[in-house]
Amino acid sequence: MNFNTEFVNKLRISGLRPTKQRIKICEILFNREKTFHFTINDLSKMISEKLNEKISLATIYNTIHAFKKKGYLKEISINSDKSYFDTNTSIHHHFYDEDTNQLIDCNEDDINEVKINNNLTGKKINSVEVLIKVASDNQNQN
Amino acid sequence: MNFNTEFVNKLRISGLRPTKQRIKICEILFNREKTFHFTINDLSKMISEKLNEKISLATIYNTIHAFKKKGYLKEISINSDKSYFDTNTSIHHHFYDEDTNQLIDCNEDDINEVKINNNLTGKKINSVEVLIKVASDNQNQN
DNA sequence: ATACTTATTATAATAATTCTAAACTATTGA
DNA sequence: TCAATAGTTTAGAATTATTATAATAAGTAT
Ligand SMILES: [Mn+2]
Ligand SMILES: [Mn+2]
Ligand SMILES: [Zn+2]
Ligand SMILES: [Zn+2]
Repeated sequence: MNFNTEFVNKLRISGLRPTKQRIKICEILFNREKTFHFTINDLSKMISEKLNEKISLATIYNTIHAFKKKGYLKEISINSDKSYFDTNTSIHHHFYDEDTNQLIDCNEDDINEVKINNNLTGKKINSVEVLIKVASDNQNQN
Repeated sequence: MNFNTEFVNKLRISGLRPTKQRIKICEILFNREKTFHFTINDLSKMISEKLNEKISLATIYNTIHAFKKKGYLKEISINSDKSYFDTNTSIHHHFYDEDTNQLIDCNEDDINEVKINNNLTGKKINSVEVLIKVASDNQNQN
């Protein structure tokens, strides 16, 4: 058998049925060395490039949200256009290049530890995320 | 005359024609003591409550984006659902209450200064924003 | 196998946002 | 003064992003 059994097992363990749609999406997202960022549209294109039979957009949304709920993906909101998803699920911060619309992980030591001195009472902190928006030096504010 | 002349002047100075739609939106957004956060939908509701004649949603978008471009508003992306706008245009960080979907400004001393040690070469930092997601203590992860 | 239950898919519907043609406003030059 | 014209703004129409739900498929029990 091929290495798909790995994904089949992971899906089963997570309580998700290992459908062919989900296995295909696993292969595209997780069968690689480095983590990466993508939009639903990016993923949709990757799927149609690598696959003859199509997966519906709604199924892609369903699958990505299921994976997010299980903790295999993080969602990152940068602007109102669309959501970015991240296969790096560790707590980390981001640079966002406003020229190229590229999202780039911060390294461990690119940024000081962010300390919250005073929290809202009765509330628990779920995440602390820093977003650094950058652009090329020549100013083009129109 | 009424205090509308203040907004008329500000609009003129900004190179924006003081239309009745824009003046109305100015009154709702800026004629108050404290800054606040709102969505386009929130604003749309406020307008239809306070006004007999309606302003088209597209015009609300146009106006808000024009004000943002002029620096009178900031846009904040929290989730993929919708954009939040902020009449507090200073650099500041946010708490986001995931139970109530409320966005709350951090105080000056709620959070340590965020220092960027290492930036992308050839790029200028436009903003550094921290988002702290909070929720009630009793865990309800479904 | 077959019936039954529950999860999943994907079409259809909705919500958020943007496009663009028509309406309006300001400027120019007789 | 007041067309003609150029530029701006509005808002209905179109598009894009996302979600709801009816149909389908997968798992479970008999
Ligand atoms: Mn925007
Ligand atoms: Mn979402
Ligand atoms: Zn990342
Ligand atoms: Zn704020």
